[in-house]
Amino acid sequence: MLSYTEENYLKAIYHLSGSGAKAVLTSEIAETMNTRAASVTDMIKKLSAKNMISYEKYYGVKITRQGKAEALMVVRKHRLWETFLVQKLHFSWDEVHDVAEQLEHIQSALLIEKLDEFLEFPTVDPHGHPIPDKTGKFVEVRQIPLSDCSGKKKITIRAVRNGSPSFLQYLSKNGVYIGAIITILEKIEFDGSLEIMIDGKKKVFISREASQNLLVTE
Amino acid sequence: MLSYTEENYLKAIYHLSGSGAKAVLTSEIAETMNTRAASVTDMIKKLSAKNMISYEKYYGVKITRQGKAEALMVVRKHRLWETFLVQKLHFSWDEVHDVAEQLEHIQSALLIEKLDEFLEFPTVDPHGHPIPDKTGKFVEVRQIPLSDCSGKKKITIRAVRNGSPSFLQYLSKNGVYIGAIITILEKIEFDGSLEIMIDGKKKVFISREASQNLLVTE
DNA sequence: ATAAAAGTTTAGGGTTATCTAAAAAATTAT
DNA sequence: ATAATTTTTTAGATAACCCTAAACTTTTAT
Ligand SMILES: [Mn+2]
Ligand SMILES: [Mn+2]
Ligand SMILES: [Mn+2]
Ligand SMILES: [Mn+2]
Repeated sequence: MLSYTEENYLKAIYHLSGSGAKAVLTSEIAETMNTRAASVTDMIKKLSAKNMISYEKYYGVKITRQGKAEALMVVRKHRLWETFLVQKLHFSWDEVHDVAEQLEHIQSALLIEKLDEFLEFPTVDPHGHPIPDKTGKFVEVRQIPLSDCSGKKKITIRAVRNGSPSFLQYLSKNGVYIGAIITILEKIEFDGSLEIMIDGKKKVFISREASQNLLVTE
Repeated sequence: MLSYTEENYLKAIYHLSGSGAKAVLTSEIAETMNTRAASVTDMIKKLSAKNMISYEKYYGVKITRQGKAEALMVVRKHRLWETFLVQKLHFSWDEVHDVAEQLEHIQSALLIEKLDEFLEFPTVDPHGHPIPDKTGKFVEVRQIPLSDCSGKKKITIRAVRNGSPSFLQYLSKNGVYIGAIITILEKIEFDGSLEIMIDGKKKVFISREASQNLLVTE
């Protein structure tokens, strides 16, 4: 069984590796975990001893099949709890992350299955991120940044890339939400900002940065 | 702020002291916390330094006003979570304790207030124990063990004293639940067991041990 | 190709929470 | 009242996690 801290490291490695695809460097882990490289090296050895990652000195780590499965369960719990907080307790989407960081470590298989059922088996969390099922599978929809779109097609907002509270609040304030259907009215050459129409009734301006952090499907 | 472990010790001291009334001995704490006396002494010093308890060497500890307030918040969280697990996730009352032991340490004032609201401000948990409100107050109903009752009066089951899963399962199996209205049909002289009528329609035998662990109002 | 810079690991500590064994104090028994 | 017993505290270790500083390896620049 993994400790609270081991779970956090493993989840970070999973995300940094792009769902397990590529190797991750010590410095990248230190950066996201807000710790020193020396601490990361210590933890890498522990996770390696538990076969959660494979480690080659000076060349970073790769997550193992087993490690990926464990990481996916932490991600599942995080996203189910975020969904609970928003849908049942009426948190706003910018308030849930820190609480979910704690709740994701509660150890009880029964709890998470019952929570999943209570929420009626949601497939995405409040930020549009997929929720792995109990076997670790989730639907992958090909999403592109809004900044890569053009033309007058209907576009659906699917997820945020950066989930910082300030970005989420900015989106709420401008009426942008997961599931909204928009069209691009104009792309400003000068700064890359977009004028968009939301649900056919609300015109707003979205900065380039914002459009790069919104994932959509056309 | 208190650590996870400090919260557990403080809650144990609160319960052992009879809600803060009497002093608690090192050995009692060691017993309930499943640790050694030496570890308790260490923790006592920490909690004392944080003004949660007052400590006189060799004479045990007393919980302070501040310590009682902190302990009450942990108790509040524990009982709200147990209520959530039973009422919303359909756990049975014998399954909730260990999960609530973890959930009670989640740090988020917003979470607990929203949870309280979601549950519509319950006053007792699934075991009949009172839930302190956000200021730490709770209703104290004078309850007596069923074993102290006699006669044909209507008696209401209010709480369990011992919340062990096996006892709770025994009660469920025999149709005994919090809120049930019973009458004593017969008290067996020989072993102190009781024959009771539940809700005017079900006759069951309850051992002396069980009757001592059921708290009721007449 | 060599030197400088950047990144990683090792060495040596600090903190929290736990333990065992020994010392000290309080309680109980004679 | 003294001795035996029990309880509590202190002393000294260990494990998990994190740190700084120094050593080592890899990468980049000249
Ligand atoms: Mn999150
Ligand atoms: Mn999320
Ligand atoms: Mn409980
Ligand atoms: Mn309870």
